[in-house]
Amino acid sequence: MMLNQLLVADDHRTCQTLTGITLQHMPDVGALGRLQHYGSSSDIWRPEDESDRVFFVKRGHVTVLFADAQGHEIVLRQVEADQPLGELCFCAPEHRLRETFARAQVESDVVVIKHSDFVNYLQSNSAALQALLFTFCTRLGEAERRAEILAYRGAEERLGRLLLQLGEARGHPHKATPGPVTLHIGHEELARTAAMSRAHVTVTMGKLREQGLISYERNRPLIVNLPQLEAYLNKRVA
Amino acid sequence: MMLNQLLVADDHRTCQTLTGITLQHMPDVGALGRLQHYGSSSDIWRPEDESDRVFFVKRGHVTVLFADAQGHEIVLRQVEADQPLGELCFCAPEHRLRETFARAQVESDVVVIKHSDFVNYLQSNSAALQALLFTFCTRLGEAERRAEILAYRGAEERLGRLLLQLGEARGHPHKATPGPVTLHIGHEELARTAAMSRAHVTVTMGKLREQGLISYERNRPLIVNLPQLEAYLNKRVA
DNA sequence: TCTTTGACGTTAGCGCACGAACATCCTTCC
DNA sequence: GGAAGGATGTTCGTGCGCTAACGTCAAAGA
Repeated sequence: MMLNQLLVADDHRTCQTLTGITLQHMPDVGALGRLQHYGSSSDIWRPEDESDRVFFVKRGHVTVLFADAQGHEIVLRQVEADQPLGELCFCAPEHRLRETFARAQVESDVVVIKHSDFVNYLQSNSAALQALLFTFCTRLGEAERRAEILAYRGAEERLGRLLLQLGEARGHPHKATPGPVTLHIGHEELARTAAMSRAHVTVTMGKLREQGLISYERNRPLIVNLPQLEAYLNKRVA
Repeated sequence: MMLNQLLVADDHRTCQTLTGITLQHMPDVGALGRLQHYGSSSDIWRPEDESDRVFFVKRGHVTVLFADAQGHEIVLRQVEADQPLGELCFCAPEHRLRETFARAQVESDVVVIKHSDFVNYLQSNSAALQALLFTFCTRLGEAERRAEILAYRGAEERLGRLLLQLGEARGHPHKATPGPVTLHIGHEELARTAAMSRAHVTVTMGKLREQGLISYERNRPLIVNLPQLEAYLNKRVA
């Protein structure tokens, strides 16, 4: 398939191929890489590991996080099944270290591929190469948006805009009801993602809930009303 | 040139080609894109513009920034001469808006290329394609590090680690003296990059200067002693 | 030389987010 | 059914960073 067919979107038939790289772009396990099992809360890589390999989550859920000097953990990204992981090894595969943690949130199966093997595969598969480029572009956009969110100083702003981003990226829309989406995330993890204390997350979430912008209960999924929340956050300007 | 020759670094002869995409990868202006002049402090794009084109800085210096709801500006990235700009258009070129500002810091000449033209060029130039991939990878790493920095709550930590990143990325090393590097940046811009107030930046910089970790004076370049600063920041853990 | 401009320095008061500690409620496992 | 663990709720004191305002100093232009 030609590159411009994949990347230029004015051809409607190819819209569906405008997607990031997934396990579907890869050959069967065994032909390239090996399958590795990780128990819940086990580390796939640690800060001092070399970034000389790339991963694909076959089953489960992985979190990429950073531990600051005080030991507080900051969630950088969530990686779901079929998604790639550790793609930063393309920057300088020689002697670059990870500097971050990748941790299996639940029991997970992960395909591990050596960087050089992956590069050889990309050489012969231009569709995979373009999909990888798209993945990088998407993740760069998400990372810059994370930076924007963390730049907000107020709790309502920071947490509210984080909920907006999470809702747009990972929220499950309700059937035939545009607006509210469902998220499976607890206050503890929101705190690690927004760089706030868990207690303050609970207080701030309570305020947003009182205003009807979100709804949640103990051990129940979180429902975010995206349009209302966005309008509320933009209204606070005046 | 073959893809694995460029991306695999165990061949020392190709180390120099392990670089991001620059103007040198592109054909002459006129064959692809057009040259546009921007005065100091003029905008190359605004939040409501479509992201349907990619840019290269030919001369000058461009800042990508984000304006929060209160009008405070947050610097996302600095783009120097020869570097690309606006590469996020690869995510969804159709109807995505920029959401950010790109502003010429000084008088700048910028090559403007339509996204579809750029894609066509990449199709016939695999070296440029790989270089673009490398650029994305590098910028993703930088963006995640920006997020880490903004997640720090204390002023000394946030500003100190920002200085470390800036020094490693853009600092000019001193001849035959490893350690100190020179940066050309003022307190005002540091404040916009670290999401702090200018006054607080001045106070915090004063403390770092008293400790001998950095040195600067009015209208003089900033000198950061990278190893000492890093040791200081990591020592504060205990 | 005088003024203007921009960059750095300083202070006071205030609001907010954090840490710590404890309370409440639900779920799961024994 | 009881116990243990996890998740959410609540409060208080403290520290820190923001806003605002003003001061100081050097370079550039008239």
